[in-house]
Amino acid sequence: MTSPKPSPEATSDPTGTKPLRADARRNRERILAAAEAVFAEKGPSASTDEVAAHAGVAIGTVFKHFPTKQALLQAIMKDLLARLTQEVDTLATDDAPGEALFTFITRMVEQAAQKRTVVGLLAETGIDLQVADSVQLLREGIEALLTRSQQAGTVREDIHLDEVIALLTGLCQGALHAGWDRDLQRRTLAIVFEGLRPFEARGGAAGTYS
Amino acid sequence: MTSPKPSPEATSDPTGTKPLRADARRNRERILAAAEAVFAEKGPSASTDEVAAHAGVAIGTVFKHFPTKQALLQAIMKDLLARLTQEVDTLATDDAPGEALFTFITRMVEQAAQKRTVVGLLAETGIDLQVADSVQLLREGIEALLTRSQQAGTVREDIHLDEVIALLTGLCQGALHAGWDRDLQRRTLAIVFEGLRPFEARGGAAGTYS
Amino acid sequence: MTSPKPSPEATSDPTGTKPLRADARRNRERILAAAEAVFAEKGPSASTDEVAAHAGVAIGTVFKHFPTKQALLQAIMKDLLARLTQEVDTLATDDAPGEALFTFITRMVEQAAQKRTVVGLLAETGIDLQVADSVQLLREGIEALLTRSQQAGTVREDIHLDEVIALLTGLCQGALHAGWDRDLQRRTLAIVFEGLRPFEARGGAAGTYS
Amino acid sequence: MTSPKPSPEATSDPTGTKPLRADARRNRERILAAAEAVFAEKGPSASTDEVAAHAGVAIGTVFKHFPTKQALLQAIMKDLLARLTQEVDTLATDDAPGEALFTFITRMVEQAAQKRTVVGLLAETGIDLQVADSVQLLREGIEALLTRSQQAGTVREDIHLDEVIALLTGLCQGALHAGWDRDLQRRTLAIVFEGLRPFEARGGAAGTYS
DNA sequence: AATGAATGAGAATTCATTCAT
DNA sequence: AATGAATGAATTCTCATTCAT
Repeated sequence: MTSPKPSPEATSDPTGTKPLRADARRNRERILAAAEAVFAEKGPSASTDEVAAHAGVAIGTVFKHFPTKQALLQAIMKDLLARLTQEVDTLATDDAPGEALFTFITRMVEQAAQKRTVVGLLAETGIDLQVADSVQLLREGIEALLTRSQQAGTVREDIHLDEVIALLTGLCQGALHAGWDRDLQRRTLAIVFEGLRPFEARGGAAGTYS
Repeated sequence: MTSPKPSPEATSDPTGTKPLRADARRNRERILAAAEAVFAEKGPSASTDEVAAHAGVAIGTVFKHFPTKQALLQAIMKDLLARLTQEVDTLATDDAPGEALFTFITRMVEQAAQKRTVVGLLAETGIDLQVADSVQLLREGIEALLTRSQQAGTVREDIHLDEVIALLTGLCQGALHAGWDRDLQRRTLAIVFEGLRPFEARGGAAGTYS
Repeated sequence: MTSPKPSPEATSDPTGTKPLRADARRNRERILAAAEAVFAEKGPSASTDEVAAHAGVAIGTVFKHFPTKQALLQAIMKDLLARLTQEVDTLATDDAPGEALFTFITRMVEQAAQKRTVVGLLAETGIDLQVADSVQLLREGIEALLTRSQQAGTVREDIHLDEVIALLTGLCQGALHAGWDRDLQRRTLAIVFEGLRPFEARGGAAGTYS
Repeated sequence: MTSPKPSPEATSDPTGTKPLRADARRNRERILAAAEAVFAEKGPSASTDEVAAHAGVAIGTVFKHFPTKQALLQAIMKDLLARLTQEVDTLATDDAPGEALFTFITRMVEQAAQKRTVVGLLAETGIDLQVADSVQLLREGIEALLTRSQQAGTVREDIHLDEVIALLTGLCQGALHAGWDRDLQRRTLAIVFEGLRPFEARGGAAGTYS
């Protein structure tokens, strides 16, 4: 429904199996939402039973939609990655090209502190197979942000996408597990942003370190 | 104290519970080593059975030495933290005060890429209970490194211990889960180090970014 | 869906948790019956596995219905106490008010010789928690019998409920563990009944001692 | 090997295997005492380890003296039965022949309230095999008390040993598990004693019922 | 004889997954 | 399609018993 373009489904599997019945689709959504909530709170070792209860469906229904727990976890990942990609794309069209990357990183770290999911899943599940293409999309979005920042002169030219993602991942993990408070998070990010800026741009707004 | 092998007991706690019999101590070491290896590979949810098998002892022996799985995990943590603290202290007496902190961070991140343990444990177990003081010791060691770096002028004065540890944690987590290769790791750290340096010291040896 | 039979559920708790599905109810009954049998024979330390096997279900099913072993034991207790209370109430409306108490005691002791359960459970479990009110109901039933016997003049006026229950408990325990035969049981009870009667009623039918 | 007297050891096994070394005998006693204490407090399911700790010896030593846990339990039983027999015999030579049986029963019930052992063991272990002869000795002692009471006219002539023991067992079990207080115990016993007395002796001192 | 470390068969409990209703 | 009961392998932990020191 929400797919803006029918798209000859070769690109990235738009859930692509079959047009589900209305109630089935509704259940699918509820299960996904419940799973995200439950796993966010209790970590990926929470039981599928609990997810079912939280979604208000029977356990069988969960397994009907997601034949294994792995599949459910991956679905959450995809979902999340898609949302992040969307957010990246939105930021890319913003009017502050020099700050978009910094903003994105900041937002992700903020969310990580609340959601075990993204990070926790990456940890447990690895980035195996199925989600690879979703990840790729996100990478491309981030790359666009990086390029624009470099063109705007707020990020050094010699920095590659890989490092940015490495930093992003690490910072999210750290924020997640160590439970950084707002202030610590801000100061930590400021250091990293400082490291990303070229000499002449040091002390820029996003990197203000007090 | 660069002695390579001053005592075979550098590994675990000299918190004198009781002088174990020779064979008991040997088994204790083997179990700890096995546990570290197994948990490093499979994460902390690996079964105690597997640890026992890897150590070549019966399951009962593992539980005799470490009465709960938690206890085993904590023992590994303590062990590891003790080793890190030792390393910090060694670095602190080195002749390159300006680089000691950078060196330490680099080494930790290198190890994290191999050992799921440190980081994985911190994630699952939290820093509860018994390990709290071990953690404190490590913090103090790192603080000393930080102070010396600041006195040597290689780290900005306005940076606090908390940010350094936050960065350290995040970087370790990232290196661990994402499996950074050598080169990526070096470049990522370089960015962070660059962010830590004062203006006038930028482009220093440890932060060389190619 | 209107149940054609009055109610096949006289056995367990009508404390409306939820109307179980037909097969679930059937299994619940089978498990309860199996548990009663197994614990009766081997005492409450018999394994839950054995109960499952005896009931012809998988171990998981037992734990689905009774989430801990304690819960299973308590369910048996409640069940049994309910049955006894019912029996007490029935006897109370009998036409031989003077003998009802004696009859009840005799029956309980007879059953005890077959069922380790009642008594064994009271021993191991204590009368903790949930069963307390079931016990209370039984006490009240027995008190009614006692009062009626006293009014009928077959039990001394100065005897209290506590002693009756103490005797009942002791006799059941004795019958249970020592495996009294029919005759020994009769003679032993006769002595106790004799002790309960007032002077003028000695040698009554129930107390005939040969 | 060096057994000084082969001794026709048929009567009742006076611990009869071999003359133990002095320290060994001492350990044996300590273990027995510890076992009695531990099992009295925690019931017969207490671990052998705990017994060893309480006795201040190593676990191996316990198994050296008592090759199985069963054997240890039986040894306690024998010990206890021997002590009871001794007590019976002492009472039998007392100057109050009419009350000796009542006194003995009263004492046993009192002790039962404190010691899980006697009764608990009888329950778990059954009276299998090994202790049979010890039991027989006690039976004979009690029979003597019964006979003397009957000759003194305080117990009915038509009462047999079996009923007395049945009552004794039941009362002990009851006292043990139900935790009777002093007063309840007295009133309960009074009822039973009343049932044992002949018509003409009712209301005797031991049976005073208030 | 004593020690106490090691053994390994259970025991209770959980949970992903299947399948009859 | 949905339900939810049943399954049974896996996991943590205990404890009687054995055996090298």
